[in-house]
Amino acid sequence: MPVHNREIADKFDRLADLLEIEGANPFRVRAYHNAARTVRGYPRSMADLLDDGEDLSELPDIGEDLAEKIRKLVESGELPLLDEVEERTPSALSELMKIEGLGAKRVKALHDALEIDTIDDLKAAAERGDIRSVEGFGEKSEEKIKQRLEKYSGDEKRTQLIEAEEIAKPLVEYLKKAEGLKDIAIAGSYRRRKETVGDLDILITARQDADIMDHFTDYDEVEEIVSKGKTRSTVYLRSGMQVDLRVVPQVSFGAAQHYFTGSRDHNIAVRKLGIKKGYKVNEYGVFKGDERIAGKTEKSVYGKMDLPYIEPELRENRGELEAARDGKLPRLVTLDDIRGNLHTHTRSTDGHDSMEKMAEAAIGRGYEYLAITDHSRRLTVANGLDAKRLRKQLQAIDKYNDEQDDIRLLKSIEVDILEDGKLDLPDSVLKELDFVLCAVHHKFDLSRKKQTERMVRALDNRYCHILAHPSGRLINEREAYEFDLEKILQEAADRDCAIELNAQPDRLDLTDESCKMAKELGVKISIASDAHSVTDLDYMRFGIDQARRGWLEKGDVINCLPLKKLLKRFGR
DNA sequence: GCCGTTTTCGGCCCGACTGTTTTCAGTCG
Repeated sequence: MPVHNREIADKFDRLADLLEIEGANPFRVRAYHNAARTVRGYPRSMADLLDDGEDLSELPDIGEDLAEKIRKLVESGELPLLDEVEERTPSALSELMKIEGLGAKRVKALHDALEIDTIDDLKAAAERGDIRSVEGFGEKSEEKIKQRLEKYSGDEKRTQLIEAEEIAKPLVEYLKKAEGLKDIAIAGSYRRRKETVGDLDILITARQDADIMDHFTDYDEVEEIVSKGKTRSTVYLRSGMQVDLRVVPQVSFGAAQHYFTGSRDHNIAVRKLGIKKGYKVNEYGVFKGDERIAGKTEKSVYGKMDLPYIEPELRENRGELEAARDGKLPRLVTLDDIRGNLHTHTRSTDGHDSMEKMAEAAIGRGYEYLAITDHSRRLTVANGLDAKRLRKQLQAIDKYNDEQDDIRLLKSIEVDILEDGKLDLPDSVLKELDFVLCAVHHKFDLSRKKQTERMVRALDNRYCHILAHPSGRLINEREAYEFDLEKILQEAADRDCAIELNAQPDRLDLTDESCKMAKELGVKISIASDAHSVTDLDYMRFGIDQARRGWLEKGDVINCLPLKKLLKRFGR
């Protein structure tokens, strides 16, 4: 069983926490956290990189020492330094640091004074009222800790973007009613359109005398006020979402937008650029000495760095600053570029609406074409189609196409990839279709090698035009199955088979980084809603968000092609 | 522990809020 990047990252994070509790050099602590971030977010596994003979010390924030530690972790699963530290300092102390308000210093104080090592120890001490007696703590701290422990579950999940929207929109509408408000914007990962959102960052400019903060904390969804100041307040909503509100002067709005949109890594990189030019960059602007030389707009901030405006979706420090400097920023795909949808279901299998209803809805969205891709027979739970029922559907599609000119329905199927890599319907049936969408829906637990071979075999079928939701992951619910994504992308590129970016908000499969990898390998992408109802067609916009985060341009996306060119691509 | 179109040593992003203090450390983003 290969060691996952996540496991390596978790170990580094835990080591960093324990070292911090021990009072180690804070920069050394940060180095381990930084390395953890690099490893956790890296699109390829460390094990793969080592297999390919890559030099891990080339990765950002990984030097000679950590490259060696990773190598050892991959080979033996061991991190001797962590074992050594855990001999001295109880491992569970790092978990205590997850309780809001408890950092390394205070965790150490509790450990030293009350021998608190675990969450349960902390609970008991809080119940007994012992915590207030520890130096640096008081009644309020003890009360806060009690409250936090009640909510603490151990695995804090990030909120899917679509759910975050449902929380953010009414809140913003409410805030807009505040007396004296001028500008309002949501920043953070929400604005970067990341697939999940940790908390909401809302930015406001207002008249000096406005009581924005009171208005904010009066919102009836507010469950708890964490902090409340003149320029910054933090609350928890009943949904569990944390919201940070910041009020900045209008001359700083752009700088603040930039600062609070992040990402953290992007900001640090921009600030370093600023330092090189002799500037200081913070949320109030770009400063030369005491003089503010930019900051009213984000464009002005980038301008002082001699850079063009960079779209929020790109701000992850994944090469966007270098691309901007070299004039090579991508012209990101937009919702308006989309000409049709290549993955939808109807009532014939597990969809909720009829083919005609789906077609009408697609016309309403201005699409030129819509593919009907119901499931194949293997997927019995979805009442998958056999050859006979599929042919009946094909006749209905032909009839529909004959009777109107508003849209072209494409004949297709989401055919199951069987365990041995064969497709669930014979070629003699598949050849009657405009194109074929292939997908894995069962046997997720094959070995990495077998799963990869299975998928390559599917790609070998001359009728496999698009590989749907390639990883099978469900956000917060199911990990991707084990397979070699890079190999699949490479094989797809060789066969000119497209890969789907499934736009369902809980799939978003490919990930942003995988999109970027696909693009670099020359694979074309189909952004598809996988709609099971008329309203699901609107998931397309989440696919666009993800595609933009993956640097995709119109030319990378096959459903930006007009119908004729698309059909030519499919050999029709 | 990482990193370098000024550096292989000496830096490492920086400001707001809270609680427990008597002027600030700790925490967070």
